[in-house]
Amino acid sequence: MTKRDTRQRRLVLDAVRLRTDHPSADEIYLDVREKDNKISRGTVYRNLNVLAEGNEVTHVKVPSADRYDLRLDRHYHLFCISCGAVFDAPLPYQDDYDKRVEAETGFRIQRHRTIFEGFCPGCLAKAGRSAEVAHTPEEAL
Amino acid sequence: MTKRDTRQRRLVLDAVRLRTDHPSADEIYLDVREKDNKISRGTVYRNLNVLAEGNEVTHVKVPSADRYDLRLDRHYHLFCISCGAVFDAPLPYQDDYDKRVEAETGFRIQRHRTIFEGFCPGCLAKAGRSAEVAHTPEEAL
DNA sequence: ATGGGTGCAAAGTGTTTGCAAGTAT
DNA sequence: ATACTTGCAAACACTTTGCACCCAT
Repeated sequence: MTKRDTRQRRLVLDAVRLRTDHPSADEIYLDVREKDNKISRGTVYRNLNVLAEGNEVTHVKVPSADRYDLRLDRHYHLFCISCGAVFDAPLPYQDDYDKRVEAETGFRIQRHRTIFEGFCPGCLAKAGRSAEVAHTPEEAL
Repeated sequence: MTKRDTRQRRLVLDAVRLRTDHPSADEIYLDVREKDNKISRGTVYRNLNVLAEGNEVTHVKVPSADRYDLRLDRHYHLFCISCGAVFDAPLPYQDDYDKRVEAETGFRIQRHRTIFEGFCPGCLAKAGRSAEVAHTPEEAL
């Protein structure tokens, strides 16, 4: 039950580390595929799970498809509900939240995840350009 | 494009309002099915989406299957990573977070979602009972 | 009457898994 | 030698959708 150092696992880890844009499993698959056109989706998905469990990459849970993050410290994320882009949020992780909730609920808390939802600057610009009449980006998009 | 008041939509809304345990779409489907054994899954899923957009129910996004909440005010959730149960968290929604992130990132933030992950009291009890040797509920479960 | 809503079944999407063969330790 | 890993394809779980008919407005 020891974890092995396989060429495929190494390729997946390197691929995650080469990107700062929170890629999905499938995007990682496509990246790795450039270096090894034999590696299978299953292997990439399996390795991403293994690496996330081993805390070598971070699993970011957002709608539609999960993402992977090279950052290992706990932090929050921003999710663009228009284009799906994910960014790191500039707020510190609130450790005390976990303690407070644990004390008040009887849960044994491991962590919390916070996702900010909204429109990224790029999508706001597009919306502004294509619809002067619209009052919200939602209307324009 | 006006929303209609159909028997099916009413049944779905009522079903959500009768539960405080954050049921999944399929659980709502099963509940509604007791009152109307003809209603289809598609209709329930469609109506849950319509009701969530219209802010008549709240969509809670957790791993595996999304849940629905009768509460309409913004609040955080606890998710048991062992049994999948969802509870409301006893912490106030931080409005200022949205403003701060908006100011610092250029995003237009609509809201944020926070999910606490851990083991619920019930699962902790089970784990404690079935494994005195284990040091963490993870080991025991 | 008319355009949203429904039931049904099929199609999606993203991810996991069973199996036989391969390989790190 | 042992047991973790891989590639492949099939299976999965959850959700959405196309279509013809229906019904609230």
